[in-house]
Parts: sequence; structure tokens; C-alpha cells
Amino acid sequence: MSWRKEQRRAERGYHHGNLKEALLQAALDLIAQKGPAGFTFADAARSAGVSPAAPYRHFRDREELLSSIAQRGFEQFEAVLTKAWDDGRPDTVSAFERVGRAYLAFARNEPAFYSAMFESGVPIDVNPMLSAASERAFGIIRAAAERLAALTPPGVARPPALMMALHIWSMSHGVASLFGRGDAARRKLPMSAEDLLEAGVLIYLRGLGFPTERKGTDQAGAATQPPPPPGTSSAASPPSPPPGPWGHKPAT
Amino acid sequence: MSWRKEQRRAERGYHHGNLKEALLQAALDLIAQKGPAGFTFADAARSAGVSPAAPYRHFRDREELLSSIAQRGFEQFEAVLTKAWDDGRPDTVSAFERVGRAYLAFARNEPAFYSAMFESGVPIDVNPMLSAASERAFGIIRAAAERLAALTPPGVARPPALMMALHIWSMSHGVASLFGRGDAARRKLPMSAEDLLEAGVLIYLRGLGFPTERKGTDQAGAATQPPPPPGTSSAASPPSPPPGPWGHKPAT
DNA sequence: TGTGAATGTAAATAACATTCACATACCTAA
DNA sequence: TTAGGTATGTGAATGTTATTTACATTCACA
Repeated sequence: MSWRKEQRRAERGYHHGNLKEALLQAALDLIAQKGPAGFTFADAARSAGVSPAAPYRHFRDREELLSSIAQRGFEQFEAVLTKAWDDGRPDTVSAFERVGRAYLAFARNEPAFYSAMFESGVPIDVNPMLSAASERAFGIIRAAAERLAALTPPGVARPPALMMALHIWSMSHGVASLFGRGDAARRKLPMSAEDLLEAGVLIYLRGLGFPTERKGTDQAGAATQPPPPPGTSSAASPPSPPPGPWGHKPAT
Repeated sequence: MSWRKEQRRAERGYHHGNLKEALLQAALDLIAQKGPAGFTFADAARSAGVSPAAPYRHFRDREELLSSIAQRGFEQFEAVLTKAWDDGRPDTVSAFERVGRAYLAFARNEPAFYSAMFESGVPIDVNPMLSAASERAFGIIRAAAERLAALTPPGVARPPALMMALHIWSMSHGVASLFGRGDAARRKLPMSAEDLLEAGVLIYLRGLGFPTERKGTDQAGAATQPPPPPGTSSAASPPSPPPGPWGHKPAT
């Protein structure tokens, strides 16, 4: 009985009542603390106040628990991205950038989910439910890219929308993975990960022919406006340097 | 003695003679097979034909072994990138793209090193040797970005060279991590990771004002190849499609 | 050749994943 | 209401791993 943490019999009899949920939550907490590798099945059981064997009634093994967490993560991720995309309102480009920020915010706010999803070594294509959830989440990015692709100015080479989506995903994941989380593998940055990603996406979009000039702080430029050519040279003589995407706020 | 694999006493007496190297190599093989999480200290010892306690004479613990591998990985990585960069020959842009391909090739050819470096959960800033090696490797990308920054056409807003380097690194890592390796976390792609990254980098460079159809704007020797001309539209289908940024070779 | 340092071994401890026989609680059909 | 089936949790096992400790062997070298 030494494993029984704080649970009293009065509170929880022989049956836990909601063990599956409790285990998922406990695992999430443990991953947040010690990374996806550091989490142990036995620890999750301990947190939930059950014997080390109890979890096997709900998950085939440790990996299935991890896989379940990853799946939930993708579901929440999809919801977050969907909300950020907001079907392209108020305009495609600014909504697209908002998706990028939402991506990073998710990685930062839910590091446990993010690790489980992308860094836990769980194979996605083995579990159909998991890969479906992953596909749905990526579908948001892809849908946004499709809309963006339809707006690329003529006269500019345009990659397939899928490829654009993959580029954005790759850069987002790269930034999140290398610089985005506070805990593990921290690398010092002279800027915030958010600023880094935003600037990268803006440059990328400019490479696709989108006008990405910003005025003042951070409102959206309309994507349908006539292209004001990208900013004046920063090397020229700017009396008031354009507040481009690469400001220099201190990193977190 | 059951752990003694195939080693004969005649070959290796009481002392192994080169255990540290053997352990590093064994660990590398194990990581390549089963991922950085799947590798066990005991297994490495078994592979080397020594007792489970022997490795502790050479590494404080399992993590130090992993850390050593990551450090070596960064050293090899630096060498590879240095060679690819070739000090910007024959011209800065094509050399830059070659660095991108070399990045991906390293991730693909040395998945064990790459995992140890970026996905093993080893904290970089704890070990000074490790973080120094990491910095040196990134220094190559940064140096390349500096040179590139000096060439950005006037009239285009330009981010700091460091930021450019971080963008390229992020996209490279994102592509490598999400799509680059054959074994773990495989995601199906309608193109090769190499093509994906190359196209992404080209678009990014275009966003910085670089002409991606190579003409004598600022470079001495264009890249010996006819430019990957971004066709005006993906709808256009030339009779012999050039190996443009977004070709469609089947993924591996 | 003797000695200390380096290197390897064996045994022990503790934690973990996983399985299995068994215990207990819940649920439903008679 | 109750008997039995099912879901859920327990305890005790097995086998593996990380890590430590006391001890053994070999090497380098004075």
C-alpha cells in the first residue's frame, strides 16, 4: 500500500472511477516535468493512487498511453489552429501569420503535448486514430496554404499549396523545437521565438510575392491591396527605420 | 560470463584496450536501430563484450555517453557543413543552398548522431564542450548567412544576419526532423525532403531579394547550371521539366 | 621487479515494465 | 432481489536496467 499517495479509501474505494483520465493527466504532468523519456508508467500509476499494474487495464503498454496523449494533443492543436486561422479573417495573410503564432504558443503553453506529439518517438502511422488526428491538424495549415496560394500575385513562381504548407510547418516546428520551449535544450536567442518565426514567415511570403510591409505596430495588411513594393533598403539612409518584422525585443 | 558476446579471451584479455571508443560506436549503432531512448547502457556494454559496470569507468552515466556522442556529432556536422559551404564558392547563393542539402544529408546519413544532437533530451548548455561544439557548427551557418546578408540587393528590408541563419537552421531542422529520416516518425511526402528544403530556401532567399533565376546580378560565377527557373505558374508544363525547386521526385 | 593507477568484474540495491492469478465492485437479466 | 458476468484493481511474480561498491587484474613506469 505504500504506493497509495494521498487517496483515502473513503474517497476512492476499490475502484478509482476515472482512472483512464487520471492517468492521462498524470502522464501529462510528468512529461511536462521530466520530458517524454523521463515519464514512467509506474509513476503515473503512483500519481493516480493505484497499483503499478492497474494502468494495464486501460492501456496496452506505456507506448499506448503516450500515443493517446499525442492524439489528444493533435486534437487540441487542431482546435487552436482552427481558431487562429478563423477561416482567413480578416484577411488571408494576417490570419496566416496568426496561425504561425498560435503554433508557437501551443508549443510553449503545452510543452508536454508538443513533446508527446513530435519528440516522443511514437510512430504516427502505426495508430490510425493518431495519424488521422495528425492529418486533421495539418489540414488546417494546408487549408490556409491553399487559400494563400490562390492569392499569390501573378508573375511569380508558385509552389504547390501543399509544399507551402510543409514549408510553414517545417519552419514552425524548427523554431519551436530548437528555441521554443523554456525547459529542455534551451538555446540562447537574442530575440523571442515568436519574433523569429514571424519574421521568417514574412520573408517567405515575400518570396512568394506577397507584400508584407507593416505599418506601426502589428495590424494586418490587406492581402488584396496593390503591392507596395517591399520596404526601402535598411542600408540606405532611413531617418525613421521601418519597423519591420525584425524588431529587437528581448527574448523571454 | 553470459554477457560476453563473441569476444574470445585470445582477442581481448582482461582489458578491452579501446573500450571507450567501442562503447561510443556501439551506442551509435544502437541509437541508429532503436532511437536515442531505446539505447541502454547495458546493451552498449554487451555489444562491446564487457560487463554492465565497465562503462562506468569511462562515462559518469548514461547521459554522459549520450552527450559525448552529441558532441562528436556536432564536430562531424561542422566538418560537413564547412566542406559544403566551401567558403562560398563558386558563389554565395549556390554554396548556401549546398549547405542546406548537406544539412539534410547529414540528418539522413547519420540519424543516430542527429538524434543524439537534437532529439535525445541532452541539455546542451550544461556541458561546455558540447555547447561549444554546437556553437561552432552553427557558426558555419551563421558565417554563410553573414556573407549572404552582405549581398542582399539594396531596396529590400534585410534582417540581421544572425536571424537569417536562425531561419535557415530552423527550416532545415524542421524538415529534417519531420520528414528527413527514414526510420522514426515517418510522414509520407509527395516529394523528397531535399526538394522540400531546397524550394523553401529558394523562396526564402527570394523574399530577401535574391534573384533565384541566376543571372549576373551580383555573383561572379553563376551556378554552372541553367537556373531553376521558377515557371510563371505551376500550371505551365514545359516539355522537359527542369529540375526546379519544386520538382516531383518520389520521396525515399 | 614492485607499486600505484587504470581498467574490468561480481554482486548488490532499487526502480521499472509487464504478466498472471486472484479479489472486489458494478451491472444486468432472470 | 439476486446470481453471474464483466470491468477494474491488487499482489506477487519475472526479467531488465541503472548505478554503486568492494574486489581483481593488468599496465606503465620508476
